[in-house]
Amino acid sequence: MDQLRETLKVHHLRTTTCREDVLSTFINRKNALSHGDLEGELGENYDRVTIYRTLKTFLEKGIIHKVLDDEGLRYALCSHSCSEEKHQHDHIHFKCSACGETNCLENLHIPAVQLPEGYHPEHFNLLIQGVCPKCN
Amino acid sequence: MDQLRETLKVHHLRTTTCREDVLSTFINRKNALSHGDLEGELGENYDRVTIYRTLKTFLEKGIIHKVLDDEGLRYALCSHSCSEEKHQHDHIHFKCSACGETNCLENLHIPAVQLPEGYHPEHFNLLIQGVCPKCN
DNA sequence: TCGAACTTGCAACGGGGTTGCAGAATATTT
DNA sequence: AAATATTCTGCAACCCCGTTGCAAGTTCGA
Repeated sequence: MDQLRETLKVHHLRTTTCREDVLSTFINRKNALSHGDLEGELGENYDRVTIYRTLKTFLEKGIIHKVLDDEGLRYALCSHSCSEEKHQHDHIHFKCSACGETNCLENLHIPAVQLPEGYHPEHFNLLIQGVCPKCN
Repeated sequence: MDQLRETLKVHHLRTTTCREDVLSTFINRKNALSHGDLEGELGENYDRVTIYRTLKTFLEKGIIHKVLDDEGLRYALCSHSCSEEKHQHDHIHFKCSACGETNCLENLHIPAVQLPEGYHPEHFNLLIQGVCPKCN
């Protein structure tokens, strides 16, 4: 409760009920969420546009990060504190083809890759699709 | 010219000018293309819907594969012959933040990852974003 | 408690992608 | 070469995603 406000404060955001609710949904659900997921959960309380704007703000401030997907964008909490200046993510995302959930495997780092001469990598995004332990 | 028809035939597709044009655009442009790219190139000749359907058909038949991106789906040619039954891709995709082009690095394989107990991986998708040799 | 700054809801819009259907083109059979 | 079955295309319509402008409401610091 207070922790939500604290998180928002750290990132220089005003505390509003929408932001608190979106943030707590991410914390409770644990997996990566799409705008649609949030609208399903909170849509009766807030306008779609407000949810879009909340996601955009959280992204910019480093509270959440994008998760690539073959059927639409999702978002997940940044575990280590990212900031407005710098997002740092090198963990793997796993999407289950059975239950459809996408999760961050925080402990698994993306292996280093030796790129050819001239390539200057900045961000890495590895999505593995398959069956997760729950659906096994 | 004849090669286009041949490719379509191999995949049990009728030869139509739209399919020939889309296929030859992929071959000429070399990089990953979005529907919008194709519409820009061929939009005066064909309806948007036809281009969508062509992409979908090519996907199903194993002529092209999806390329994930943080700002929308793209497609690229399958180099090794994929089929309706099986798509097999383990190469890396590189997106240049300067010119915006996304390319397949066919020679670079995605390194193996040791997943925790219970995970059964099926497909891998690694996108690296940064600056490409051309924009260096 | 007041005002400046920020946030929200509403309306509207553009783009992405899909579906149904009728007409056109392709392949096949004779 | 013509007829037929099959497939493909264009059009219209539709829904979902995401954004923008603006007026009204809320937050927070002085």
